[in-house]
Amino acid sequence: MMEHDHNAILKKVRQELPADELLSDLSDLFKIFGDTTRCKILYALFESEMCVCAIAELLGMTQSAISHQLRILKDADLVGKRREGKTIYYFLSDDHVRTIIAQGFEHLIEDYTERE
Amino acid sequence: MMEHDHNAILKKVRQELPADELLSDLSDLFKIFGDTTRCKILYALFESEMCVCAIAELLGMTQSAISHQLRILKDADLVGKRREGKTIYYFLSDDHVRTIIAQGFEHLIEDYTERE
DNA sequence: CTAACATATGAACAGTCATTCATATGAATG
DNA sequence: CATTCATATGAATGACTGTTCATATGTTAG
Repeated sequence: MMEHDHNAILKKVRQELPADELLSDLSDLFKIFGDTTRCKILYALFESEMCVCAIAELLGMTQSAISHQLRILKDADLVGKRREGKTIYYFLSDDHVRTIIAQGFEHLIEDYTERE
Repeated sequence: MMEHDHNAILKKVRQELPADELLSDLSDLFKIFGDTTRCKILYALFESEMCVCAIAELLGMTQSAISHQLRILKDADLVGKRREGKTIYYFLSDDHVRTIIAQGFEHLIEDYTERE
């Protein structure tokens, strides 16, 4: 294996390839979007901030499961939280989340329409 | 749990929430980006099409490992391939891939600059 | 201070997934 | 047509991850 020559291409690509750490952070970010529950939560928060138990009811899932996922989203700074008495409201932290998901959707939709 | 009232919000969000299947497809798409190896491959293909063994050498990984990942990327229509004799060249299938990754990077970079 | 509610968290389990190893396919060359 | 090179693939394995269960933390009301 690897007997024919492609050193020219390798050299060029190596120059442009971002650092390992950055690419690792990037895939970590996408990893977060790569779960249905988390996508649903994020999408729900598009519309309005929500407390944990409302999200749980919306998705038909345990409060615990939602809490665990919210923690992941919070650690990644994708959502923020705000306390109001006993309840804690979560919200999208910035608009990049919207753009990233919107872009993903655009890709999907193009796929769907191409199939027809 | 779930004793206080948030029916109004739930009703509103339920209307706007995309179908389960679509959200599932969306997270499946992001799942593909959520792996360092695949991110690296995609990023490498930004620059130029590449054959399997060149990618393997670039990333310092087994040809087999790369082949497996390329299959996943191909199944998701994120890359295409082209045969030229014994070697097979892979390339990005469309520009959405670029945009999605670029958007992810933008989010990361904003995070980095905010920290200073 | 105690009871009730809202959320968080740790441990455990089950399912998923990326890599490796061995091997198979497929193309070109002599 | 046998050998070599380029790639593909199936099975196995180890690591990771999402959910559940039990329980802890923190807040408000009485």
